[in-house]
Order: sequence, then C-alpha cells, then structure tokens
Amino acid sequence: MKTQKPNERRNAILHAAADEFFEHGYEATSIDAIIQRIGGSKRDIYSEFGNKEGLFVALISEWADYALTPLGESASLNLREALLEFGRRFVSISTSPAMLGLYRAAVSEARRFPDLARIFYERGPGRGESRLVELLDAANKNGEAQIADCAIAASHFMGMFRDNFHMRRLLGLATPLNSKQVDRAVISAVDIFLFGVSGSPKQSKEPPPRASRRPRHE
Amino acid sequence: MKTQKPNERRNAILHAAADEFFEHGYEATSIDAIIQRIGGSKRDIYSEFGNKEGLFVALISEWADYALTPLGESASLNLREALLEFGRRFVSISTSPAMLGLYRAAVSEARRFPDLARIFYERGPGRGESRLVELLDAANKNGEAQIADCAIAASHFMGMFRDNFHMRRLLGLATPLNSKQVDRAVISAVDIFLFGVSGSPKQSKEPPPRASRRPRHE
DNA sequence: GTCTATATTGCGATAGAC
DNA sequence: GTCTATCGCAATATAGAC
Repeated sequence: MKTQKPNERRNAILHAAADEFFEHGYEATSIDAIIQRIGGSKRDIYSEFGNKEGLFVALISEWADYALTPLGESASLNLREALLEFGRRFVSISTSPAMLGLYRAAVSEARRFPDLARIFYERGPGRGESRLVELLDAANKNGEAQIADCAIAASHFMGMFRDNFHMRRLLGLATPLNSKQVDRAVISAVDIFLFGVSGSPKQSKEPPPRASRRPRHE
Repeated sequence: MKTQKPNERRNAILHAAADEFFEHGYEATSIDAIIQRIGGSKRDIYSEFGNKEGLFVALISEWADYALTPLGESASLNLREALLEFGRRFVSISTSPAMLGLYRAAVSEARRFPDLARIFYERGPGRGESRLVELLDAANKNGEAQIADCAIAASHFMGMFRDNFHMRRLLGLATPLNSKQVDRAVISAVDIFLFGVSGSPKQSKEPPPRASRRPRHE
C-alpha cells in the first residue's frame, strides 16, 4: 500500500481536490486539507501540479478531455451520434457535484481570482465551443447544415445542454438526473438543434432517426 | 426634489439596490448603503418592500415581468415574433450587470441563503419556462410544432439564450453586447429552435421570415 | 501593530521498480 | 546498484484577521 501506480496517486489527488473544492470553494480549500484526505505529503501535489492553480487547471482539463473525445476525428462521419455522445458526457459532467463546485468557485471568486474564471472557461466550455465550430463548419461545407454563424450556433448548442436544469443544480434546487433522464434531455437538444420544433421532416442523406420526438404513450 | 412620485421613489430604490447587490453580493449589501445612494430614510425601503429579501424579490419580479410581456395573450398569434421579442428582452436583462450581480449573489450564497436561490429561480427563469411551456403546448395543438416534451424544449430554448456568452459574462470575461449583436444572437436562437440547422426549409402557415440564416456578404 | 493561517519550498529518508 | 515516487517535517513568506 505504500506505493500506488503513478496515475492512481494522481487521480487520488484529483478526486480529493475536487471534493474539497466542491465543499469549500477555491480559496477556502487548503492543500493540507486535500492531502489529509488521502495521506502522504504536500510535496506530491506540488511536484505533480506545480501549485494550487495547476490542480484546478488539471481538474477542468481532464474532464473536458473526456467530454470532447466524441467530437474527435470521426465525428463528422455521423454528426448526430457524435453530438449525442458529446451531450451525454457534457450534461453528466457539467451537472456533477464536483464540477458544479468548481464552477461555483470560479463564479464566486471571479473578482479576486480572475485567472480562475479564465482558466475554467478556456479549458472547459471554450474548448468545447471551438471544437463544435470546426464540426459545424464541416457540416456546412458538405451540405448537412446551413448555418450563418457557426460560433453563435455552437454557443447556442452548448446552452441547450446547460439548460435551466444546470441553473437549478447550480442554485442547489435540483438533484442529479439519472442516465435515462440525461439521455432524454440530450436527444431532445440534439434533435431541436438539427431539425427544430416546427416539424418539417428534414431531407438529408441518412434517414432521420427521429427517436422520441413524439411522445410514446407507453 | 423633496417629494418624488411614488413610483419614482420605488424605482430609485430598486436601481440603487441593484447597484449595491451587483457590487457586493447579497449578504454584504447593507440597507444603509442602498439608502445612502439616494438619500432619504430606511423606512421607505421597509415600508415598500418589507425587508431586504423583499427588495430582492421585487427586483427579480419586475425584470421578469418585463421580459415576459411578449409571451402574453397574443403571443400564439405570431409565435416567432413573440419568441424574438422575448429573447431580446431576456438576453438584455440576463446579461446586464445588475442581473448578473443578483445571479452571482444567488449562486455564491446558495448554501447560506437557500431562499435567495429559490426566489431567484422561481420568480425569474422558472416563470419564463412555465409561460413558454404553455405557448409550446398551444403550438403543438395547432400543428405549428411537434414537441414530445414541452418542458424540456422550453428549458432548452432558454438555455440557448443564456448561451456560453452568459457564462462568460458571469465569469467576468466579456463585455456587454450592443443591441445589434443581441438581435443577431436572438434571431439565431429562435430560428434554430424553430427550424434546426440541417436546412430543411419549413412549411408552416406564415411565410418563413428567414432573416439572416445565411451570411449576408455586406 | 500582532497573530494566525496557509501557500509554497527545502531537505533527508524510504520503498519499490528497473 | 540507480531512479523515481512517496513521505514527513520544518522553514519561509505572505495575506488577512484582529
């Protein structure tokens, strides 16, 4: 038990840090408190992440990496599926207690720690938006979409995932969704984004998989 | 200058309160500080609003009233126009310094003052969502839309208005939009919501006013 | 001003991988 | 053996509380 695999140690630190940031925000979280959760020495944190801010950066970045993988290379092959999987990950992460804690910390302390806010946005939602813009540009080019301003559209798209539910979570007014509810919300968002609500069946290449646009009376 | 019209006094208080809440958050704002901005006696605040929380309620409620008027009676007559006007008001208000301050206060102090968070949501976005659900239900009934779950769709719709831009504003990373930019974003959101991005021109009753879906090379 | 908390660093030692 | 991760502790510096 003395020596963990390097990645386990790193992950243990990240988890403990996430919990602490969630509990107490950024400033009020001490390196000592983090290390006490998992034992060992503060040195580990500093040698792995440089400083407290580096820990914050790493947390945001790792989660964003995970959410963004579905938007990788092959995403343009099946746009809808890529958007769905991205959505599932994005919704799960952005409404998780840990991420809400980090966001709350960034918002609350945006004045005193402008860097924190910037890091949060740029490493997280900012990267998501950029990647989406690339995808939408490609979709425009091959005729899958007609979008005047892909940057605005990408931002809207992410906004749909964030939703009033994210706000309620952030305000402490809602409990987490189960995976079925996440799925339902994500499908709705993606299909609204692609097809709108005004009901003209789209005529693109692949046969429209209009799952759950109409209520299923089950 | 001694006696203002009652509504002017009320509005002066609301403006001063908004400024103070924006500057210092909720808890750190004192009634004294508010009254010092406009002169007069604290009694005016307590007789008009009851207490500090009443002031907060009034602020949120008045702004929400304003944003919601386009979604009133006649909204179902021209759905797109109603959504556009609602959007313009919603975006302007939700990204205004004062409202961001109140939201930041609600988020930051959600733990200590859960009532504040609840008030914010229920008097603001919650009412918007409810009213939208009614509208969308109506649109479903008269064939203008085919929406499986209007509550989810309404939430998505508001999410589009909120957008990554609202997040950047909240994090202190962006300056306000001018009215032309607001318009552009709102039109994009409404048209994505109604028609989607995958380019099937819709075929509903009124001739589709597809303003600015394609870039104008000006 | 003092005092406290805590971010950050230095240093020496240990345990396991190689 | 070396090398690296881990550990424990003490020291410094600094910002805020009081």
